[in-house]
Amino acid sequence: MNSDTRNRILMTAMELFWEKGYHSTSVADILGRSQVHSGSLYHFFPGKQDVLVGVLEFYRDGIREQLLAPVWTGVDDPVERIFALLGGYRAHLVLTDCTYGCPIGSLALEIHEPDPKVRDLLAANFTNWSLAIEECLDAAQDRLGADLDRRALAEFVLTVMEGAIMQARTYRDLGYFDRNVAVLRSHFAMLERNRAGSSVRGESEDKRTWN
Amino acid sequence: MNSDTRNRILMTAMELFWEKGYHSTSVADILGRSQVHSGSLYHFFPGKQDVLVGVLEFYRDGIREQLLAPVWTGVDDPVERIFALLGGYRAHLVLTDCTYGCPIGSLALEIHEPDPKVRDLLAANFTNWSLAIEECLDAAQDRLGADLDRRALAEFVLTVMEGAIMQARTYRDLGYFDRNVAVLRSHFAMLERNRAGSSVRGESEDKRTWN
DNA sequence: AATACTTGATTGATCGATCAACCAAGTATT
DNA sequence: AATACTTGGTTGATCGATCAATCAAGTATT
Repeated sequence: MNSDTRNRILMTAMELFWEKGYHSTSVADILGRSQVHSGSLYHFFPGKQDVLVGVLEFYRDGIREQLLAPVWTGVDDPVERIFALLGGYRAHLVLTDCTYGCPIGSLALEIHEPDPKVRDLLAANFTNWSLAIEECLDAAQDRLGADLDRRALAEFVLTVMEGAIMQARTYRDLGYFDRNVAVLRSHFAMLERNRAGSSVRGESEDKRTWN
Repeated sequence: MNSDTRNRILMTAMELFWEKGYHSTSVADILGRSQVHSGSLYHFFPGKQDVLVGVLEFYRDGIREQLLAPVWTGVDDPVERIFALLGGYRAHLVLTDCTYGCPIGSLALEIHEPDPKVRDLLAANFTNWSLAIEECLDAAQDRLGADLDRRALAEFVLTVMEGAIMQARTYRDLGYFDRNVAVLRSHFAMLERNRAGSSVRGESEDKRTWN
């Protein structure tokens, strides 16, 4: 099992999907940049979509080591870890002149009729990401309040990350990212200040607003 | 100038871009569904991308009447208007079995090398949307605090909308939308409670009934 | 008659995918 | 130890479909 070729395909596809998106990346693009021949690619992958599956699996399996570990070394405070992660995305934006896009978020919005396997992998990437945030929130339970809906807030942090990048990228202006993060900061500050009753409890009391 | 054909092209393209995305929609798709012939389309539009420009201009010019007016009739409270708008998106998710995606957000993440004109229109759509939110925040200035960064919070609301839809759509689960909105609710609740110049501690308020 | 619009066949490029042939390193058989 | 056969991978020409776009000839409108 020569996985060198397979890996080269995967890494190249990862690059290209991030640069140009899934649909705008042709199989020929992948072949050209990875110096792999058509038949070899189809030897390892049944089709283009299975390359995407491989890429998404790679992202999913690398969240801890590739994404979190680099930005969390030296950061012990659980809340600061959350904002250190957001800082990591900010660094990507800086390095790419606000061209960076979250690869998962971009794919999630680009793929309109996702194969179940693809959709599950997108969801799994989101889940692992926000679970990592939730662990931080658990560790900061005493400061944020024990009755806080930590799952909801973890998903909210993911939302802010995705939305902040989306806007910064669209406007090509880091200010949009920073302002979004600043509001999230203020949210945490308020949580810490009056932690006794400001949490998100059940949704039942809010539901009447929607209908 | 027969703009019936032009409009039919525009409306059809709008539908298809929303359903399948920009790249996955072929010119032939637009021609087929709109019952327009190839030459007619290229008579009104230099190319496919210019159809996209037309669609984005249509969205931009219709935000007030098409998007806001329907969900704001009967809602006077400025803060409730914000959540009524989010409720409108929730309704779309319900109607589409959590398949709905914000057309602007999806395009913003799908188009990786945007023509300046396209990018400007995406940005203009975001700007008009968050400006409408900002007006609500201005109107609620007394309740939220005068020193609030209302622009930042308006962009934050946009972020939450986009992120909440992204997650609900990826998971095909409305709960992700609701939890995100609930956290935003709690943010507003905390803002109202801790607003500058008010004696929060003196008030004998029931913490659980802020809405 | 001039302009505006429609018709639909047609272009060349590019798309994802297939295929037979080839090859080197095992493994089994004699 | 020599031979036959399998496995896992590579090569690159080639397929039909589809892509966005073109264009000459037509009809309708003014």
